[in-house]
Amino acid sequence: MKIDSINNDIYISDIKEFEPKHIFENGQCFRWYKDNDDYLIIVDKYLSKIIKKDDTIIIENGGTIEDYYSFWENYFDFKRDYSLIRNDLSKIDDRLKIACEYGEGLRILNQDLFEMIISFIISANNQIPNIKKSIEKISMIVGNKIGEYNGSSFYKFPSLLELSKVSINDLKDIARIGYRAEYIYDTCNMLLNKEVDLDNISNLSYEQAHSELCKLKGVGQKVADCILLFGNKRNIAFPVDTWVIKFMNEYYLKEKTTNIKKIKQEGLKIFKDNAGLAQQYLFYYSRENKIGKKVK
DNA sequence: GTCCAGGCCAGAC
DNA sequence: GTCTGGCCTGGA
Repeated sequence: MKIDSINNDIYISDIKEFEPKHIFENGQCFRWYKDNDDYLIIVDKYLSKIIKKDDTIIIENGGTIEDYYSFWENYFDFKRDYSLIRNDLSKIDDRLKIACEYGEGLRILNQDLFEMIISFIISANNQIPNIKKSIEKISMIVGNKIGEYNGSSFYKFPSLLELSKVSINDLKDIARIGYRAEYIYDTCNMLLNKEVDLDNISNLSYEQAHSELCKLKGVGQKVADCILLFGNKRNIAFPVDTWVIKFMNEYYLKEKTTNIKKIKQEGLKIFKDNAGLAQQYLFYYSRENKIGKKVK
């Protein structure tokens, strides 16, 4: 890999294991817009376009080399060797091998913990297009504009302090998140009061961190695991959603069950230290190919 | 009009 | 601790 920056655009050449579609359309990230084959993303202080040309990735408006090392390297998880992990996972069984081949170029983004908490509270019992719209609206209500693209304005995701000032009614009427508005309002208050201390989450064990997050309103097992996997570098977080229930029952469980805890235990047993990534490959493969039957 | 989607909560047992 | 019903909303 070679890093350059020209006119505020970052060029990463000789790159492997980077496929924008697999990265942004696997449900881990909500603030992106597809623009032909490129992805316009809103992250941190950046409004950037991710362009793939052969084995070069261009982060348009991504800043200088310093921005690469202070932000993008961690965000895109560039220090991790995904081909090595795919290779290891492929040895587990053929199903996983196919999923790992299909998902080549998928990466787990290291995103902001608070943004993940709010985003995944909104995600519960919801659909991606709606989730994306709601998150954009919330950012718009708070109003920290970071730039324009094709005549549209884009806004930074709010801080805890900023979001806690937004009323439940605005969350319902403008962001259209229904009953989740109260979860977000309560969660913000709990975080402000340090009933759950976000600054300390990284110091806890996975189990402790998971149970801390579950104290938050609107955060259950699945949401907590998404938060930990995408916002706290926890590779063994194994989010069990309807798709995971489907493929785990179809391929991996001896007895059919919808019990989240049992499915998670089994996932960790099979996939071990890379359970989170295994989940992502299998999830992405199953969903894109509509594989798996409803359980019950 | 009906059903459901990348779950959670509260209440019942 | 485990299970069940109800749930805002938008789209098929």
